[in-house]
Amino acid sequence: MGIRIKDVAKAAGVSTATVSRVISGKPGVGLETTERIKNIISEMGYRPNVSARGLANNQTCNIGIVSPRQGDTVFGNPFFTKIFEGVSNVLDKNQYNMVSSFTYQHQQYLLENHAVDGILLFSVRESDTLLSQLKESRIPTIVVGSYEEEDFPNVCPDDRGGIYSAVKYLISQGHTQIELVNGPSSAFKSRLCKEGFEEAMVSNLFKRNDSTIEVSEYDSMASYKSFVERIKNCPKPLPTAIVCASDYLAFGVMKAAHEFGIRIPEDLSIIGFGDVPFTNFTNPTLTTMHTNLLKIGATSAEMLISKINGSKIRKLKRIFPMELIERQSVKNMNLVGGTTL
Amino acid sequence: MGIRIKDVAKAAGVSTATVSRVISGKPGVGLETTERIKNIISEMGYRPNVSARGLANNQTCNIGIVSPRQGDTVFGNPFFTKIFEGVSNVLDKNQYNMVSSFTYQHQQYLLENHAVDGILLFSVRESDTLLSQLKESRIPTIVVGSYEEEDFPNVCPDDRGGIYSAVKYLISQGHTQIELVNGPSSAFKSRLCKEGFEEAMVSNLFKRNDSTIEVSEYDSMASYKSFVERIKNCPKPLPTAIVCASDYLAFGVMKAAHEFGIRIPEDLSIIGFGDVPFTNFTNPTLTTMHTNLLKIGATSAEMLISKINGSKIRKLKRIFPMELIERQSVKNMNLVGGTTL
DNA sequence: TTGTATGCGTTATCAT
DNA sequence: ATGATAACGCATACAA
Repeated sequence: MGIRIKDVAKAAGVSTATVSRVISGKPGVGLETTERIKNIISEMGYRPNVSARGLANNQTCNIGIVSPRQGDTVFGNPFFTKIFEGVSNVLDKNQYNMVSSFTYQHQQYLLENHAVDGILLFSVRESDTLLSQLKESRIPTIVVGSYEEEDFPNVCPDDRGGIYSAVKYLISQGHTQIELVNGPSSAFKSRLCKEGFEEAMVSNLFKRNDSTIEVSEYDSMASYKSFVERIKNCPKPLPTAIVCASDYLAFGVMKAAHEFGIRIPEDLSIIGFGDVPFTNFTNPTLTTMHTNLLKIGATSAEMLISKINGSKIRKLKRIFPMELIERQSVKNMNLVGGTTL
Repeated sequence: MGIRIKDVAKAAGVSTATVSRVISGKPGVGLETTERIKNIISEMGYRPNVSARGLANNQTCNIGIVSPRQGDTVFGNPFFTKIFEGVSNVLDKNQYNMVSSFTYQHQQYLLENHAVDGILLFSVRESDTLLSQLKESRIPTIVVGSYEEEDFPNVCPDDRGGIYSAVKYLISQGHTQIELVNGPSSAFKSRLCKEGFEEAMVSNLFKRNDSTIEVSEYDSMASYKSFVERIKNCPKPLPTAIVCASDYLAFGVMKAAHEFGIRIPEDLSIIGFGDVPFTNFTNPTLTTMHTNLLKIGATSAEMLISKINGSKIRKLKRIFPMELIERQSVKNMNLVGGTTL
């Protein structure tokens, strides 16, 4: 094959041990020797063999990016992929590979073969068997995205606070009839969103009603179908505003509204969640809640690397705030009739 | 650590060589012995060590999914992620990891360290230095997506034919003023799209004009800006229909049109390219060209595995057809005034 | 059909 | 500060 550490050692007139020390930046090598070896390494174009190093160190240099949800829900979703970008930035610096794993089959492979030094776990739900398997295994793991248990370190956007802010904003715009379009309650995220919604409603002394639509998945088409039912079958009149637990849910609602001639925002205001790029390209553009996904990704990766290196993690939970991005899908009810109240 | 091959051998009363043969499915082991060893393996929960195996075999079990384009353009794009899903399906079966690589830094690492057994190369352009580096290296590589060279096997959608069909369709709907909104000419895909466009136009004996807008990237916002300029500055009147080289470009055009009060499809017909999920959620929904991305992904992965295993690849180029998905963004000009021509 | 022995490239322990 | 050498876990050439 290529050049081995032995070749470098011979060329430098030293032992492989010394070369190894230089490569790993371990102490105990003279300054001059170090310099000489470094030069020879770059001259010869020597590169360490990942497998051999892994065998000796019992490590793989692979980080698993795993989600028990099927591909599309996660992989094609800018919300996640933006996080991945942040992850990639710090993993690259630390010479780790990002190994994507989105199928049950591959996840079992990962677990059984210790093919990975650590795992970033996305969009996990209580019922996922992977969760308990991971707990049994000793693989360092960080959960990314809303999570309610204490067993793994967790970094996530402030879903509860985000929805709370969204509702507050709608109220400030004069809305009193507000409904939540939420994801499945099996998801931690949905539960936090619901909490945020109810807190905001209660704190404003509105008559508390169960005005939540639970969509079976965080998927635009599922949301569309649910909202069509809402329009057609429900005896209750439509509210003046809808908060959605994700932009994707909002897209479905907008499509349904459009088909029934319900104008946005004139007849119905909508606010999304996540600030996915498409929110700029709907008609009207979608007002939504934004958070720093790049930073969430970077932080997750940093925490994982710390954990792999055996450092104690000081903050087991890192929550990133969400902020409002005003666009066109919310009407200010205070301005009705041209008068400002 | 865990259980090694030696432990299995001891428990089975055989040598490690025999166990190894069983694991790798190599011939030369008695049927009964094979059975016994297999049982012991699953009883003890033995799993081979990936690094050790890699060291002995000079392989990594990693496949690189690499794109020289920045994260968002590829990773957050359902067009690619759907392909990845297809890739993942066959890689999983063959016990390979999918290693994502979207930064220059990491790609250099991959090349230098042979951290990967093969590469699936996405959205590459002639000018990418990675291309020449890959040619020098002996890493098996398949290019996925339109490509015009012969140096690597290639699997791609039929961009040229797809655009051709799109234009044909517009013509069948009575359009004669048609323009192409294309990606940057530095991309192979853009060149093929342009060819398909011109072939279709010429073959219909329209007066040939250079009615192509070249957008700097396959990005909705860039497309939006370009089309706003087109509307504002260009002396030429708008055509009756626009073909876009990607759905994303189409979204930008739609946004621009909407802002200027240009109705789709009444005033302007638009056809996209790729059939990304969001095409169902624009208003109006986007007529577009579809192809089997799952299959493109699976085929790419299969070809790569063949190449890694040293098999000769019979067809160096696999082109997948595209088909029309009719939705709401194209007007039938033959039906103007309620009369069918 | 099965076993023995050696190599794969690196790191780490223990000398010196 | 540096070197010799034994792991690390598996595959395989060769021997039996």
